[in-house]
Amino acid sequence: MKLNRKLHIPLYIQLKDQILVNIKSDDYIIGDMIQSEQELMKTFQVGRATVREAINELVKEGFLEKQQGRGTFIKRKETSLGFEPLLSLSYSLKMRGWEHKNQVIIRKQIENTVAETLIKAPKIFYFERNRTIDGHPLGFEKFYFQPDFEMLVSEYNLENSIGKLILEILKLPIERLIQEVIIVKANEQEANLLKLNVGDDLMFMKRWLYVKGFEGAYQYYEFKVPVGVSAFPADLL
Amino acid sequence: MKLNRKLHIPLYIQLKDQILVNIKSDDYIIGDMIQSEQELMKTFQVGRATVREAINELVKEGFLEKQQGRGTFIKRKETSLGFEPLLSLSYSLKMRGWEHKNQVIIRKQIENTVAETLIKAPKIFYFERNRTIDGHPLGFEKFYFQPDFEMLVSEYNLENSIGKLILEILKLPIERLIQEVIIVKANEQEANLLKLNVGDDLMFMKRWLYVKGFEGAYQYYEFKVPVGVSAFPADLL
DNA sequence: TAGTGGTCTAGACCACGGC
DNA sequence: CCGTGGTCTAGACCACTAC
Repeated sequence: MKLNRKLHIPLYIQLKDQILVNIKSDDYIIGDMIQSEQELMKTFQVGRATVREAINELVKEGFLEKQQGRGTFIKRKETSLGFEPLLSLSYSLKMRGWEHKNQVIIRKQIENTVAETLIKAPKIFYFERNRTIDGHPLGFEKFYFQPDFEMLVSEYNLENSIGKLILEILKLPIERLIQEVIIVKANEQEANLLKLNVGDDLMFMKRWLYVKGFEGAYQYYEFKVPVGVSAFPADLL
Repeated sequence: MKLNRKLHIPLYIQLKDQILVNIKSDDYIIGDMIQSEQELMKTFQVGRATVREAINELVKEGFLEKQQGRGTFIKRKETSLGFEPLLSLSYSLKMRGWEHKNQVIIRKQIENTVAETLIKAPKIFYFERNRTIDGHPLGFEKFYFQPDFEMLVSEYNLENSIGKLILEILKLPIERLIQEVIIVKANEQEANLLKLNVGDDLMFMKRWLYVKGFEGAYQYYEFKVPVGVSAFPADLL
């Protein structure tokens, strides 16, 4: 297989398109390993930098996933515009190249006494998470779910992306999503948790998720994050 | 200036952090050009691949912007979590490495007869845009603004990012944002515009933006996009 | 024309994962 | 141990921008 060096299209773009054709063919399924960098170099008669450039583009676009010491794997065959950017902060952060951690601090069934959830069930599955980047507090979240959700996720680590869980693993059929963001002032507890001063601005996000087959909301979500929080505090550099 | 080669921290990460320190110092302001790749190679005694890796990371994270033939420029000194991912589809698409175009098809003042806008003004500034990726229809948008907005943006090309305009250029003080997404079926007109079949699923997003000093909404926004629209249609490959 | 970033090669050694 | 991707070098030529 050869690429056209007379074209003024960069080799790594041509190679990227070739790889894309391959991974979209029926011969491959999601999770399959693609050719190694060495093999691609031989197959297409190009240098390693070219191969890596092509692969990195496809990783950035979500088609491939690299694992050091193992190989490069097909992550998805079609990239679609969906709920990901709306539902997953992890997704948005990852897109910016930021790694972060979520720590679950509370997890339990509670009585449904929180009217704002709009969930129609006597009991609710509830958990709270702290989010950090490089150990610095980013914000904290409260999740309220239909009680059946606890069963669905019994084997899932709730410190991972909940957006990914809902969209990619459970593939819940979302019918409706409502999101509200307002600016509020930090109270004492919030100021402590997020290492701010009382009265500092917080972005307060509320989200209601409606899933097919459920009356009322399926999930209610709250997230508070300082406005303009720096992901790379000067003292880390 | 030298980097520590005994550390097990990659050189390009060390270099990236060094550049970041420089960017954030008071000697530089946003828009300034940083050292060229050649200069960085000399200054830090590293190869070009290392320099480019470091710079690419910072571009991905939004700190720098490269311009072929000119240089590399400071885009921002602090990266913050804000409304960008919520307000700007362009932003999300760019983060995925996708380039796209917005075409304004209607632009005019209209009577405020659309109750859903929640804008309190007798007249409204209105425009519609078609969004495409590689010439393929992605979705279309309707914008309703407080009439004063038309004056503010008289010199701005409305085919560029409206989210960027609101957040970075006008710096409108957002107080509240409400967003609703539902799944609807495409009607005939929508099917034609988006090259779909009547009855296909559409994501229908509505957004209300409240800005300090304005009673009622400042902006109302509608966006319809096919669910699972492929950004890289097979026939392009 | 000079200087910038964009692309590309051929090579090297390292770190990680699985056998 | 071997094969994978991760990092890095020293060079080359091209494409674009500004003067």
